[in-house]
Amino acid sequence: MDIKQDLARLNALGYRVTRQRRLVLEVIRANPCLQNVDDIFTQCRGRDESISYPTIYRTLDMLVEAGMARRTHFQGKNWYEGVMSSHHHHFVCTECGATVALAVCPLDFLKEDLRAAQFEVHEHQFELLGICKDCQSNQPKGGVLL
Amino acid sequence: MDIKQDLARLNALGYRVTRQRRLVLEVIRANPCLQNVDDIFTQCRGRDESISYPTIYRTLDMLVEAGMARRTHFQGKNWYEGVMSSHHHHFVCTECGATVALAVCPLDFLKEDLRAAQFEVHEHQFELLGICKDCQSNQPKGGVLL
DNA sequence: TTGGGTGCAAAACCTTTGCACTGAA
DNA sequence: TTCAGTGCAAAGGTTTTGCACCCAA
Repeated sequence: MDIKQDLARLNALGYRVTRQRRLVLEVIRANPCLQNVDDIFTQCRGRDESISYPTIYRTLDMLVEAGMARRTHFQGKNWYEGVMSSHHHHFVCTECGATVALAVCPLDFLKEDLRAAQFEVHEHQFELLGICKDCQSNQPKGGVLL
Repeated sequence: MDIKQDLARLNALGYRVTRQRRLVLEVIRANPCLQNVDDIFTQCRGRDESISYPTIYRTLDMLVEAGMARRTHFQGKNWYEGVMSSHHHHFVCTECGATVALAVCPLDFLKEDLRAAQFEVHEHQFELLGICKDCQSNQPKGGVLL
């Protein structure tokens, strides 16, 4: 669960451990929420003036490949989160951007049906979009839930 | 459930009924599967040489607004389907593009939790991506399931 | 040393917008 | 007649690619 462990695992998988890769990994692990590429880029840029968008994209692809990040797609953008906990999905507030992890994965309810139908599921995405409790009361908050 | 009924309803909602709108409606209703904008455009273009992408996009937006189409987003694209049956989600084969409707919506399993957490859900997306039975046996098929 | 990784610039892709013209009501 | 709707062209936003240079192993 430590960053150093992940870096060692990257190395073991044949990836080189670079300053940029460590940085992206740190950024997505520092936040329990889904973050889009812009957010990740901005945070990385704040700590490394020279890091570029292509590197962010390539690094995130690699982290997904290596099983250290998860990707989902909504609102026309890719969103990423570090793999720090067990698999889960999110409720995303379209007002303040807060994300809250959901307790269950719908796939759990469908496993039998899929096996029966002989589907081979490689990916699934499930996101809920709406307004969180705080934004409903028209008191926009700055912080992040969860 | 008839196209003419939908056109009349569009009219009643204050939308003008144009050749292009009828065409888009016919195309998404002619296919029970999710279709991306490219597919819809190509089919429309085959029957109306002058129809344009902006019109397709604007019409699909309008149909979603009017409750006659549903939109979902995956693989970096918008996907649409006509509203001909009750709400449902899909399994999409990444090999042949076939889509199969799923019997249940995960939201049904979460209603209580969401109410308890006071989430106000406006949208949700749930798609399964993988390989369908036919493609698993390495015999690519041209047709469309469901 | 060396080839995998990076930054830059540009392209690719999907979607939206501005504007003058058209046609449904 | 009139203004919502259309087509065209162009722009916008996100993601990918090509290539020369750099640096982790």
